[in-house]
Amino acid sequence: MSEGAAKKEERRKFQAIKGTRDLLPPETTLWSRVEQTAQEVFTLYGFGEIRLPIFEETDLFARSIGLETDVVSKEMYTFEDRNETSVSLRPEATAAVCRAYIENDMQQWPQPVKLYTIGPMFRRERPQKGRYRQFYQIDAEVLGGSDSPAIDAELIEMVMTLFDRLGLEGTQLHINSIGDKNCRPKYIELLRAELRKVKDKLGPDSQRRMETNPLRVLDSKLESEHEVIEKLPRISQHLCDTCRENYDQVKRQLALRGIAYTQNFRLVRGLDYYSRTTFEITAKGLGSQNAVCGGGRYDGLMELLGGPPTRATGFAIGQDRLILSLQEAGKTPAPQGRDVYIAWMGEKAYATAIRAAKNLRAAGFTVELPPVEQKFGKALGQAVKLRARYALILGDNEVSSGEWTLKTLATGEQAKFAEGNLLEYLKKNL
RNA sequence: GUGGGAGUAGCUCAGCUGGUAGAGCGUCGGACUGUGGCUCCGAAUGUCGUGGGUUCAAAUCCCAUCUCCCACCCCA
Repeated sequence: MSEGAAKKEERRKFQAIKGTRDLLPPETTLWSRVEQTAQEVFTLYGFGEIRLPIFEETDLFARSIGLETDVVSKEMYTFEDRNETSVSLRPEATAAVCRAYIENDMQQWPQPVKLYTIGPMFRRERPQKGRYRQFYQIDAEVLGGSDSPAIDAELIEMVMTLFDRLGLEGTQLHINSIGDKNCRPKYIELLRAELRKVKDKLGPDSQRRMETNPLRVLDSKLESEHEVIEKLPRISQHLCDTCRENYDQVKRQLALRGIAYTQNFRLVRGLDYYSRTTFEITAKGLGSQNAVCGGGRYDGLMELLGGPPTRATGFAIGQDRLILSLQEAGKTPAPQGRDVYIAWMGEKAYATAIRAAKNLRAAGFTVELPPVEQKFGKALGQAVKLRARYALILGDNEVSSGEWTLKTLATGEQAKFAEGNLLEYLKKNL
């Protein structure tokens, strides 16, 4: 390397990996608010938090999500650990939740076990609006117990309640049933057969999917294919009796809860483990990736992972998209202000200022204490820039008289307080 | 993985058909060492995304490459 090149290398600016980003204040206060609200709402429904590893054995994901899916075949961050086992950054949470259920013998707990988890997931896709390589999901799962449609419906009620509390606008619930291992394979063959008949009317993507994953053809975004797709047989006409009964019950349960939904025969989940009820919630302001929540039932998964036969259903909220939608609707929080800015002058006053800051903070007020002495005018200017409500003025006059000056920045009014009375006043007025 | 658009100061951008950089906002300092959002003055920050080519001369033209944005695929 030449000297010039070395110098350049040295000065190289690091930047976040493609598809990852820094979340900064004040945006992060919105993230916290979303997470806190989720915790509150989920707690009301009896869910407990589970914290999971961010990476797992690759095989766990391969088996649960499906070897042939895009997620597993080309989107995982997979690497070899030093002991030569293949591990992967989690592309979703459900598989790990199931692993934890089995590993911790949760079938011994009162059933069903209701868990939620919040955290980053990783998929190596091309980033676009509402899609990142490190993205965040709020995930909830109901494991064990019965496969009562009431459970699916209550789960949906819970997520709708959360969105409602957050003020998410333009939400739309789409539901579908994709059958189970009895009726779905038969339907897929029927669908494939019908697709072959209209093959020449389909684009290259759909022609490929026709063989690999015929259900996905239904979800095609091409206008030109919609007419053909409308005429294809729908799975709702081909569900087995138990699945149809189940689906009807889910709809009835939603109606009982006053939850509006639209049936969407195009809604087919991409992950192998889903069966019967699937749902998706879309929201405003999201560009082409407009699903803010997706979920469904996956009764067979636990057994597939070596656990006892266990009913299960769950959903994942795309937190990035949820927040994007809130921001598009103008729900961006204001930058954090301060209750009190302490404008102090002189060494003697500084000791008093430190004491004042400590006591004010102990009482729960946000306080800015400038670390170095500033000209008085500048201090007040800083107070305004930091959006402080009050300036506490501490100079020689205040220290010698024991009467502190409190200035209300918005009005310019000032008043004197003895040290003890100041807290009283602020408690009443903040 | 495929396609389209864009990269000039911290931010938003100007820079005509080549003559090696500017504005506004913001930041910091001063006017103004006990009274703030105004005003005025001043300063700092750019290898014009990066590398190469054409040219006496490139932010400007050509090629490559990287990054970001949007869309496809797929998914939250």
